[in-house]
Amino acid sequence: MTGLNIPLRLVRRNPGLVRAPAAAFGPHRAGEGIISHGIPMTRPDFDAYFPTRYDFTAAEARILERWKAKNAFLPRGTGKPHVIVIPPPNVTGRLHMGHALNNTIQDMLTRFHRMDGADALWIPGTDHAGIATQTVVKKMLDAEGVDYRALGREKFVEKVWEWKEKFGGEILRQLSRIGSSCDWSRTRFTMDEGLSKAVARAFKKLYDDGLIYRGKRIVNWCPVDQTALSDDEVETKEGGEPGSLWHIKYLLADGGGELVVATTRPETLFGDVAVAVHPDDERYRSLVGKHVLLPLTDKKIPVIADAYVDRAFGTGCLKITPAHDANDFEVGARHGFEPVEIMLPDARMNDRVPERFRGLTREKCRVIAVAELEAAGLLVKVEPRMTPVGRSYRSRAIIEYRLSEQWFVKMKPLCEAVLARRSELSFHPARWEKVYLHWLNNIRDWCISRQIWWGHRIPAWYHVETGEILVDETTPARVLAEPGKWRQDEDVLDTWFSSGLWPMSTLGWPEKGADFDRYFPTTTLSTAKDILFFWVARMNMMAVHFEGKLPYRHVYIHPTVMDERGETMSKSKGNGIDPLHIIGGATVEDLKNPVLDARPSNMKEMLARIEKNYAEGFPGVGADAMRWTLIYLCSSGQELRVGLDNFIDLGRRFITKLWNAARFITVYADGYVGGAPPSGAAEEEEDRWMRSRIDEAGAEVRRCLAEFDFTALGKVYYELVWNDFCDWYVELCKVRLAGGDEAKKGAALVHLYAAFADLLKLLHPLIPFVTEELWEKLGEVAREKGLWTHRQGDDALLMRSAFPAPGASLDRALLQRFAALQAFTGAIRGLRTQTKAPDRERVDARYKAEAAHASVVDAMKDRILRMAMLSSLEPAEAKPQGWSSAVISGVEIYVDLRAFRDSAGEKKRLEKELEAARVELEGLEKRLGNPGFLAKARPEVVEKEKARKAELGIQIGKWKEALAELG
RNA sequence: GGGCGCUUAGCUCAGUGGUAGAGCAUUACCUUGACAUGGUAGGGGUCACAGGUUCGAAACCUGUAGCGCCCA
Repeated sequence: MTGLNIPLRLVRRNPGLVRAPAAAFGPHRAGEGIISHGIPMTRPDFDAYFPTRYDFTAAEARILERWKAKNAFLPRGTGKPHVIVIPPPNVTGRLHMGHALNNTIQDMLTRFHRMDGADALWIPGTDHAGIATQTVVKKMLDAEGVDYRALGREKFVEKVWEWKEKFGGEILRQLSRIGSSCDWSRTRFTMDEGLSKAVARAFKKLYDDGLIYRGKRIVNWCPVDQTALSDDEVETKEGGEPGSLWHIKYLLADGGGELVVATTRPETLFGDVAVAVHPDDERYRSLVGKHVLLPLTDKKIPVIADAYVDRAFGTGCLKITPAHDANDFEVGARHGFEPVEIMLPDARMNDRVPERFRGLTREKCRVIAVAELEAAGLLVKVEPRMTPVGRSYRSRAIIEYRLSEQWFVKMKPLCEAVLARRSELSFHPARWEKVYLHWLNNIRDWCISRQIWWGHRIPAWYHVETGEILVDETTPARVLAEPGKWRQDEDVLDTWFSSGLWPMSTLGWPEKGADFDRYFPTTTLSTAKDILFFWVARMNMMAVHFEGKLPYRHVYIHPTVMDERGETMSKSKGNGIDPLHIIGGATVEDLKNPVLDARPSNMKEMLARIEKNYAEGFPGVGADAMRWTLIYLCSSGQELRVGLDNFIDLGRRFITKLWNAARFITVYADGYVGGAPPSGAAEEEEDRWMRSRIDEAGAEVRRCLAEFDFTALGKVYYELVWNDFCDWYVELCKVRLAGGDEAKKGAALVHLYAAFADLLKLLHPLIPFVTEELWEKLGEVAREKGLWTHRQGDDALLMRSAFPAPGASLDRALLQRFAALQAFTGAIRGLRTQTKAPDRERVDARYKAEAAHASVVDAMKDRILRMAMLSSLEPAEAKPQGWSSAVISGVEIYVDLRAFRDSAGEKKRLEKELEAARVELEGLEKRLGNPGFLAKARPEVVEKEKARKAELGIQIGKWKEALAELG
């Protein structure tokens, strides 16, 4: 119905009603455009000045410039510090949806606290990402025909720096484009001089404290990148990957039979040092101590007993390959075997295997070994089986287990120190603390050396003759004195080692200084769950060890962004959504390319879907709409599902609605000719109500941001803007705007502007661009007309103006009165729709209520008349014959819809309602008849139920009457 | 195997003890109207299942099933 959108006789687009020449409307309007029906407009081309859609493309670039020109992102230096250090994105990285979400959150928090008077600092930067960056540059050199090894370490590192200078800042530029209000002057990089110093200091100190050691261990080895990886950098697919279990005969050396060994890795048999059985295994007890012939070789190896063996696995006989399996390494060590390494760093076979296998890849070696075993009659059977397979999270290559000399951090003491401070850290959502604690309590030492060139070189020197080790922050004097006698460790540190120092090093640690004193520890860390261990826990350890405090008070873990079908977005699936496409738009080719690159199994289907839904490409919705969508969908669950459509349906729609609300005010302000209203312009009840709602919502926004409750935040904003401001306040204001009284009109505009300005402030942290744009744009007309009274004293930039303080305008009684108005109006609208009364038809209404309620209705009468499209609303003693009725919290409403009634339809509806009411009443009676309920339930609950019962009773009576009338 | 979660309307998800909500989708009606990217009103749910605690359970406890993530 049009009850909410009453014609205001303001014509814009109807070609039949052309604008009259300006001269026709009197001399004071000379040169100005006029719109028909006597509403003059100051701007002759209003539609061009304020189109119905927001052009974010031009606005976002312009606003970004304005913010930067005014240094609006710098901390103000006074007030309570609010500090966030960005989780440094990989310097080779491109913005993905996870970044977009996480940085929207950080920006929102930063912008809110900045507006609220805090000394808000958000430090940006990037991570040197050792393996990833080295790979990128290696590939680039490959393409140029340059072998990086031939180039040598020094030259290669130079090349990486060149690459970084040229391309490395891309992701930060992308972050800037989504509105991130980082203090860009403090941008840091983990390989910067200061941050490198921090790494050296930390290494030296941990070494001196006995928390870093060097040892020969089995490590996870990536044969592609040829480096060790920490346990966390190895990923195993749930349920394993398709593989086989080979059952192989190992003949007893004395010719007295055989053992059958089951293995998933037959190619490693050349590294076997023994066959193990369980000591209690009756089947094999007699064989322990005997020797078997290692197949395909001329070696003999012993049969040993070890409780590690799982009797139920395979045949219960386990080949022991200490150099290529961490568990076998332990078993081998227990029995005093020397490990036999059989592979080169790239996982090809070395010269400890029979000649014909040397130089083969492990995969090829497996094929040939199996074939030879079969030919020799030693292969009993092959069982297909899901096998646990570790893969490098960087290269995706299958991990090899390799025995090598590596540096480790002793984790236990560091964990304990962090655990002792668990009460000083809050996780949001809180359940992540359990995950974090579980990990801290089950941790193993951290392998920190990496056999690559790009990174912080380990500050350790070895004496070439004595093997003595020196560790220092810079090259030690003894090394300088005798450079020929010493060589520095070739390895670099795990990138996470420097990331672990990030909140400290970005603020000047170890030198410290003013920034460190003022801003450390920081306030909040917002990050993804997959780096809770990699990064968060390690930052905590470093800060506690070096500074005796945790590096932040709050850790917020955001949900993982998934595609619309609930799958993680990844390059290899081709299902990622590029934030820049969302912001700026994409052609259909842009959308298809990631799928074509990935070539997933459902490629055809995905391409067809894109063709079908986005034949014209994706339109692009701007940064604000993207931010809005992500936060609106951001639940406390661990997933956030989003598809392209959401950005249009949720984000763009909301931004457009807000834009048009501003346009509405501007349309009337532009046509306003009453001159500046006096200060304290007459306030109507709806003005006070709107202020009250803004106040209430503002407090909610504060709560949501303080508690990281983004689910609720989206709803708070949505209801305030859409339901309260647009659906009710704007509609109620139309009475004054459409009337001929310029004073009332001026007053309404002043209050509309004031309310809208507060909306903009409340919304700014989430949708900074459009709010800043509207702040500016609204001011233009408002200032011309002298209607911008509320803005005095505010900063010229919205982003630097003050966030509304809560409490001043909250009037709960008024909010209740309005709720009654809304319920009353809703009841009448419902009756109208049910009887199919035409929307434009005004009808008569009566009501019956106790004095208290009646006075509310009376006070709201004009508003109800308007919002429910009534021609009259008066008290009555009883329902006039034939009228429709409804009951709302003790008030009976009668509406004259006789002209529109559809008796059959109404009868059906009433019967249905009656039945539902009977069921509810039955439940209520049962409850109220229960002595336990009356005795134990809280009194207000009992009262509520009694009231409901009474109301329901009346309602049922009314419906019965109505039914009787219908016959 | 261990840990952490999830299961609520067609879809995506809110909902911390008082009897079921939002957005989208859907149905009907409504364009001189700030916005049809709009408005109004409907329809739609045994809250996975089974026990228990309680006057009262979607919510708390126990178990079962299914799904997801992390660790080994």
